[in-house]
Amino acid sequence: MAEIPKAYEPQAVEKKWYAHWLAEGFFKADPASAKPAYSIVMPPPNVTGVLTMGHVLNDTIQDILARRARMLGKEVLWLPGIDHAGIATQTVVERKIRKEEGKTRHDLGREEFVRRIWEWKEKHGGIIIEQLKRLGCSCDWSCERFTMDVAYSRAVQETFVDLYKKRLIYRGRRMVNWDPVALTALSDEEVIPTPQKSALYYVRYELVDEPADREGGVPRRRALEVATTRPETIMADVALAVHPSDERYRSLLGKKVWRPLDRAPLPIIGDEAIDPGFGTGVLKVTPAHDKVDFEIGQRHNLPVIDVLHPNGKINCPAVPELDGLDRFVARKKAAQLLAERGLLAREEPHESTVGFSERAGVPIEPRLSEQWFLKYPKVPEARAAVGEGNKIRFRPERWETVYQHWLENIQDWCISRQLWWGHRIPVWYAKANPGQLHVEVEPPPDLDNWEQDPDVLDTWFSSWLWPFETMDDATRATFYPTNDLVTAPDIIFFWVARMIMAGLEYTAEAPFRDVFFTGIIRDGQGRKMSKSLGNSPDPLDLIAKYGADGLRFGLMRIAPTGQDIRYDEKQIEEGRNFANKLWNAVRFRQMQGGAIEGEIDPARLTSDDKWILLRLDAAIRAVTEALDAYNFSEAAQALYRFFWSEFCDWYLEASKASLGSARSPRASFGASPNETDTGDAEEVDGEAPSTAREARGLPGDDAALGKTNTLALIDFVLGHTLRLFHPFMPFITEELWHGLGFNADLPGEQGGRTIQFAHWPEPFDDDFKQHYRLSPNDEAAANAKYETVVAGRRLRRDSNIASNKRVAFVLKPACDFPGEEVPSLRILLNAERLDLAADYEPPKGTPTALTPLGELYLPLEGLI
RNA sequence: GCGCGAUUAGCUCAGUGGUAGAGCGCUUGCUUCACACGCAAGAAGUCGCAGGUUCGAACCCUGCAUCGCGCACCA
Repeated sequence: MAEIPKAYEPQAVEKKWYAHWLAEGFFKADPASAKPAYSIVMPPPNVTGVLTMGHVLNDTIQDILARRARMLGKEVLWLPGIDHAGIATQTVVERKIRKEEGKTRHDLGREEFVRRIWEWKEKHGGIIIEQLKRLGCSCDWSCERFTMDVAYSRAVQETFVDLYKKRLIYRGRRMVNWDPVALTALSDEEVIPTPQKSALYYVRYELVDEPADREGGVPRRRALEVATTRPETIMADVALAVHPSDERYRSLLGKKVWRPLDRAPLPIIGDEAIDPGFGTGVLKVTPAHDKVDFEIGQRHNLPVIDVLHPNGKINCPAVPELDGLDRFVARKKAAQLLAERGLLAREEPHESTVGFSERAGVPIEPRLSEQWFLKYPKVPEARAAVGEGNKIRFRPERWETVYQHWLENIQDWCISRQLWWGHRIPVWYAKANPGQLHVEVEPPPDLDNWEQDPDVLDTWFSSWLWPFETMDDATRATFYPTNDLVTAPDIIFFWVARMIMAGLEYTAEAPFRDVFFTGIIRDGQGRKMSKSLGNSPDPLDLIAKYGADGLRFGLMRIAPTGQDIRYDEKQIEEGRNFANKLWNAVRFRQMQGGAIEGEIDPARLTSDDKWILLRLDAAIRAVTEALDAYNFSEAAQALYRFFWSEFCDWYLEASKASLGSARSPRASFGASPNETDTGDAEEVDGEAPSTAREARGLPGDDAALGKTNTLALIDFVLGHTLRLFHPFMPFITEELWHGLGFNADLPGEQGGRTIQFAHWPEPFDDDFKQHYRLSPNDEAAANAKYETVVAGRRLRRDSNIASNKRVAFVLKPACDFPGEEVPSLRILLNAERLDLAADYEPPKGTPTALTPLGELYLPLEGLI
């Protein structure tokens, strides 16, 4: 027999099988298949991305769904792909070029820069795809898509043109979220509100035409105090505003004040938007640099003065002290200037929430600019599509509220980005008349007379077409709408909601039926995993250390539905340990030799056999139900418990009795242990079968048949268990499937050239149970035996008898005790001998336990 | 301010009305011929707090507290 390693060594096994699966084309989806279709589209990772624990979680779940669907006889398409990730990618490549060549993208020019990004993409992009293969993902790689593929790009532009013609896309000069580092507009969703400690400056705005008071001989004008966090934008003030019904200021409405720093008279106006309770109840109106102020300005016909450059530096030559300074430097400087001029009444600490750019990590700047906006299509339909009884179900359901709330308050989407990497906006402006637009996918024929819009589209404007634009017509006919979407809840607005709207608009279908939201993986301190914190382990290191199966299974066991996950490497280690347990259980079977035993003889089933069949039935039910409910951790847990605690700890141990592989059994009937000659131990050695045979009261040849039947039972259970585990642990299950010989031609549903398409186990039906004469009583009987064993082990331990000390037990049976139970009982008790004695009189002080099978004694003088 | 989630053993978490569970960790014993990535036995919990409903509450209801998240506002 070939040497089977004692511990599972995943590296070679994983490599071998993944290559084999690819070579065999097992993951390929055939649109022409007669099987029922099942499909998932993978949330495309960023082209710059590397595998994170979040991906491991997401993609393992998708792989479980896909693999189980194959085993359920479905034709499966798991469609992978990559997102071009506009800002992220542009930033990465620009940084690289700056570092290596000291050049900016402007030095290279647009065409050359975009070419460089493509070059980078070919060389370094999509590393994550190879990493997903290491994880075992069963994607149809022949369908891999990139959001910048020619066909996909065309679809994106067609969508733009279509929505423009439907008047849902429009161009407008509006307040947008400006990223002063990436130098582009952002959507509201890309802005992360972050609490910030700052200062509230109380600035004095002196009233115009008011006689000056005299305070200590210094002329001091009457002034309005205004609380602001942004004194650096004072030069852009165009008014002061108070609530119209604020008694304190009503008399001042219509009067004027002097703007500090860049001195100019400003009107005092009344507007409902002002909260009289904040600060002094007076607001400085700065339409160019605040969204609310902009709206007030619109209502009152106020001018707009912009004092910031796009990069966040002050643009105000009239105040040379501030001009050219960065906005945060200018803030302090402005406060200082005001203080010097006696215009800063006071300054107090203040905490407020500031919007930060998701990408650049700096505060965004509200900025007036010309951008393209989308009025979302199919909003009411999208709201109606989600919920119980509707087309789409969210799991956990509570995300529906979040989704509905967002759609209820939805704002138009700013879709233009001032980047070079992305889908170019298919709009041309006539040079002679910039008001004349050509909005088509194809450029205008007389191109020289036109200028294309320099901007590209928001990356999500391409991602929202992902479920259907990734498919060709034949694929779409079979696999669209998709079945499941697995994603993290933090992109519910960015992606999920928008895909639903796009699907309804362009395919008249909801793009998927079930959306499973995973939790977010956090570190031991509950922090989100992130590169900057350095608290995110590299999944590839974990795969190297624990194997892909160990990583997958360990993570699945701790990934409760919809709750965030507290990550601990210990748990991955447990996954590895479990894979090892699986390995060794099979190794044990292989050491018994022989080929797979197909037939189980119902007449020869022991109580242990029946018990494990019933437990297996329960496990199949539990796993199936849990997976149907998208409860992956419960499924993993049920499998873990069945295999380790029931199959290995009890069944395999008990089976050693009939396999004759354990130490020699010795049992006698009705005899007192004192009468038993202990000197004949050597005689029993190597004769286990005959003694076991005797113990069971069976004719001689039956021992061999009994052994065969036990092996058949083990094979049956392993065959089922491997299949149940396969979606979770694809590599080791395939390896063991072949190792045990399940790939040979076997009767019924047992076999299969690969475990990939082996039938998903079904709970046992009544015919099966009748055939094997299984009844709940069998379970009770076995449980009584195991309880007796635990009581006996406790006796040994309470008597301080070491595990390696050989002992003999005496059982005074309570009722008719079936003799054939003795050998397995003895082995489970780790006893040298188990004697049945109805009339046993224990010596005084003999440790005794009352068990379901009778009184169990551990006579101390009987120690061997 | 509005909403959502969490609060159960030292840790991480299961547990939707009927005797408190798992894994890890811990204690003790064991290198027993599948596995020390293992085996066996064990200790360990007023189920956040306060009320209520019920024969009976970790579970249902109300309120509170703490932690986390989202949305809105934030001059």
